[in-house]
Amino acid sequence: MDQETENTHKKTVTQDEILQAALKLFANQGYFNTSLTDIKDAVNLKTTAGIYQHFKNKQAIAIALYANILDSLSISIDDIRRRNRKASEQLRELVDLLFKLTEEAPEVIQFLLFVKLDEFLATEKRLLDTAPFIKIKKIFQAGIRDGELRTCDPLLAYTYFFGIISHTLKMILSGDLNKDIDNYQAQAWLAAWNTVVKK
Amino acid sequence: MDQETENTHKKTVTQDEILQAALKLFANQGYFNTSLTDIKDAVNLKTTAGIYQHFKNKQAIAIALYANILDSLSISIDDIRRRNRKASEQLRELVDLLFKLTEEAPEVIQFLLFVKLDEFLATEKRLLDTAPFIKIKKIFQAGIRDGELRTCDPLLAYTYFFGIISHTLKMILSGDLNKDIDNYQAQAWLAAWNTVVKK
DNA sequence: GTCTATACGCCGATAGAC
DNA sequence: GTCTATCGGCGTATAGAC
Repeated sequence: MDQETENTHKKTVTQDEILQAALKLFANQGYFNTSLTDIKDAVNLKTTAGIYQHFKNKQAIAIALYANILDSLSISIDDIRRRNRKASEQLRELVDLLFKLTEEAPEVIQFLLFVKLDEFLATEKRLLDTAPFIKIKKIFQAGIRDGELRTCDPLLAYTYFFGIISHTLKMILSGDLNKDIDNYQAQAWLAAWNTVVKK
Repeated sequence: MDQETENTHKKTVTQDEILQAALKLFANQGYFNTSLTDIKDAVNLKTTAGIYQHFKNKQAIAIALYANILDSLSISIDDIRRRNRKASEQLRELVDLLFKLTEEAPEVIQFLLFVKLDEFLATEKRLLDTAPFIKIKKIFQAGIRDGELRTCDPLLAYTYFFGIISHTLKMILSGDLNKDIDNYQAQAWLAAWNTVVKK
């Protein structure tokens, strides 16, 4: 407690602090409503100049954020696929993960699923072409191949399943659904699963 | 053909021309990526000053656009509810309408469902509290009351049903789904309907 | 109703001292 | 690595002539 007088100043602003602050701001207000001044304030810098020590410009912050979230999600999905064989189990755990993130790190879900990334990350891949989503599509492919899921276009299975899940998450994040989150999770899983399961 | 030399100039720019041009631009590039200069170019004005004849500022354009689209949708839904009794028929026609709009006026669907309106229309109501969506919720309420739909929270029925429909539309608009649109419609309807129907 | 001209603010970004 | 200072530019918006 002596090496750092517990006051308002930071010795050093780290790259990660900037990313975390930017994530919150981008998720809550949008990229274009967030100025570097906002970010600078959030990390207790006096001017925006310090940000440029870590990122070459504003867009680079968003790109790094996007990459980090995708990486982390990709790793989680690898883990899920390693621990589970059946599509039902893998999808179940994926839904668990997404609901857990919605509760514990809503900004991550907001940024990843509901912010219009293409409006400021024109160069980046579309979500469906990123590593984690390619892996998710593979879950559906394998489930259909193995006869666990209905025989249909895997992309349609993905569309229906995640239509329900992501719309539910969106309604939760917006506050439109606000009574019993755990119950929403169980029901949404069931509804989503029923759209793809082979009966 | 003499009263108007068919050239590049307009005698007068109408309010509706501005709205149509703005809709396209907002839907395709986003509100913040669209400057009044872009809009002015799209309607063949020399400067942005002319726009202020019709709208007090940029936000007012978006507000008018939003109101127009909601009005038009609300009227269509009234019509659907008048012509059909059963929830299945009403929802079916609503899905027809949304897919038709996606084909014929993709910018309308893009703007209404997929643009993050709250980022620049902070003052406006949330989508679910607008007239057309209140009416849509009523369809679900009535369907449950009449025993046509599963007994459950009407808002959840809405969430699942429109999760599937809107995600399908989003995948179509993004080009991720691009093979057989009519087939997507039939299948999406079925999948969505099955999430809410009483079996 | 459309134009010229212009004001003004905000924001992203950089140079250079400490 | 953080600061002061500052720049250029773009975008919104207005005043006023035609």
